[in-house]
Amino acid sequence: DEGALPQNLDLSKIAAEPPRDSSHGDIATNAAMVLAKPAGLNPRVLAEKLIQKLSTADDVKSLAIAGPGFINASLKDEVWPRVLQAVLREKEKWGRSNFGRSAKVNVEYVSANPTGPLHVGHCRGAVFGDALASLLEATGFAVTREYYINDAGSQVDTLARSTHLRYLEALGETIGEIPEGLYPGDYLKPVGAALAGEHGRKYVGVAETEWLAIFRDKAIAMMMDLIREDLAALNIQHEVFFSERSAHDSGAVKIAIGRLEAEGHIFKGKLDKPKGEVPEDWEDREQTLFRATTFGDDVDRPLMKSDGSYTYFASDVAYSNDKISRGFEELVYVLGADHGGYVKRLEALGAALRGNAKVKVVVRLCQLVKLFRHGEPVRMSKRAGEFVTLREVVDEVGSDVVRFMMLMRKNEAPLDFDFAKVTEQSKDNPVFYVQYAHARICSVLRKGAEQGIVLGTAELPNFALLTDDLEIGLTRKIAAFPRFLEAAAAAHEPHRISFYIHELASEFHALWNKGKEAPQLRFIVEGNAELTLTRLAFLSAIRYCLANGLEILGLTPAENM
RNA sequence: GCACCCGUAGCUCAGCUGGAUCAGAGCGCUGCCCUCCGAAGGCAGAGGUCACAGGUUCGAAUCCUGUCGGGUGCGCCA
Repeated sequence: DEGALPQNLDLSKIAAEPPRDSSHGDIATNAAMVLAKPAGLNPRVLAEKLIQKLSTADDVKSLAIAGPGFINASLKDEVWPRVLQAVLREKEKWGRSNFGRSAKVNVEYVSANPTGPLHVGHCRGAVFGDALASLLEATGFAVTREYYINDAGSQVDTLARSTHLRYLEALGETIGEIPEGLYPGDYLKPVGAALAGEHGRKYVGVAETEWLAIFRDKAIAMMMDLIREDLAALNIQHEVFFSERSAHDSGAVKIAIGRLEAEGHIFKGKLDKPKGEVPEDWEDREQTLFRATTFGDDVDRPLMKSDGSYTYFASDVAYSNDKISRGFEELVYVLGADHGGYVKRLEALGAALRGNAKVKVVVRLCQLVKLFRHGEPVRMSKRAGEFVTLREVVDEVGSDVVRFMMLMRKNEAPLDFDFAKVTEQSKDNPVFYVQYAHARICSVLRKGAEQGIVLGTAELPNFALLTDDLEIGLTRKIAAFPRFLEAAAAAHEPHRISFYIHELASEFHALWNKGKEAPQLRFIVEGNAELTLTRLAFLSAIRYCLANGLEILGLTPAENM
């Protein structure tokens, strides 16, 4: 209303979206309530004025004021058939958008140490990161899936020494118990055997300096192969593997720290003694620090150890710098909840290194997964090298089940995973529930084909025939899918898709069962080819939506079960 | 001591970034629905002071502060 509103309004609080309760129309806006105060008008009076402006909009059937001042719009009936036609046109692309405008996003996930196979604890971050990456891709971001290999530092030296023992063993030497502090797992036996095959007895009884680097590199390479296989079993593939060691070798660490120094973010100083548990070998000393507190971190972070070598954090500086230099607008880190202390320092690095570039750091923490079998916790002993591997879990229950269970929860919520329950094939198990819906649809489509009713032939579906509440409800739901994906992507919450497809499946099952009592609602209607064709086309639309949701979560839409 | 995450039905959890019959779903419990497209499914009923106390506003499970309770982390490991 000209002149009635002040100029600089905060429009960000105005929303127009489908209301939760469909009896409130198809689109609702709170505009009148938000603007009431700046306009100096009663919300309902303002709503009246707004309605006059909106009444000429396309596709609007009616407008109404409700409650404290909502404006509810009902859309014309022909909108819904058009939505369904659009779904059939876009097929498996339905819901995908250019929301992200091809902004470059880096998603780093898993990044487990290359010292052994992945264990079950890695599942969640792996699945979450992968699904998030797919979700961002589906909504138009240019995504790079990345894995940071911690192949520098003392850990991989330990790996090399452990491998050397297995090498001796492969050559027939007696090695006895694996000493404390080395990796005891059997998975190093093949590495030892491979090295024995390559080098024979060359590295028996010689100084460590002779073989350490060789054994280390071989072990890392083979462990990474193992990890890649584990991930492949879960339908996960990274595009970039970034080596920590390479950042040291190339001088990137030095350069990155130099950048911080040039900006004045490096200084020499002492840190306060930690308040909680103090490390046994604590000594008060001056060291080279990154002034992370400038950027919101709790403490400044050391870059050099007392022996003059770089700390782990120094590698992080180089890695962050590398990512930023590759032009990513957003750096997503998927970490375990035990890395909560990392969030601020990663954000601080992003802020310190981005210069004038637009870089956002997003850290998502995944809570622990507790394993159960028939309600009993599964015990794991790390010391004995006995842990449940990711592979064991995937082999037992399947990739789809693992993935969906991990994605049925918000990432910050703890998760109980019961082997017995997740392999159950009933509605207790959401994976089968959703896949069952998909398979049922496929079944009807097959049935239709047997009767010679195939989509895409000359006759077009007449979606105006779909008038049942459940049919309209499903159509609305399908129509909301693109917007739903965008919201999930913006919030970095792939689990929302799980709930969406679960609800979609639920509404479909309800419609199916309604057809038992009301034969006219069945999908295949005897003696009515037009209606049958339309219903099958409708089922196709539901199927595309389900399949696309499953696809983004990395699950296979089953046609038979 | 400090920082971060969490607290919603008996249990496991959603709640779309502050919206309206919003207090929800599943499990469990009670009662129904297969001569008919897949019952691996559906319908209905019972069940909660959204940890507690303040605050912000037209409006709070949602945002702010504090308290209580649970989890995780806090330099020379990576």
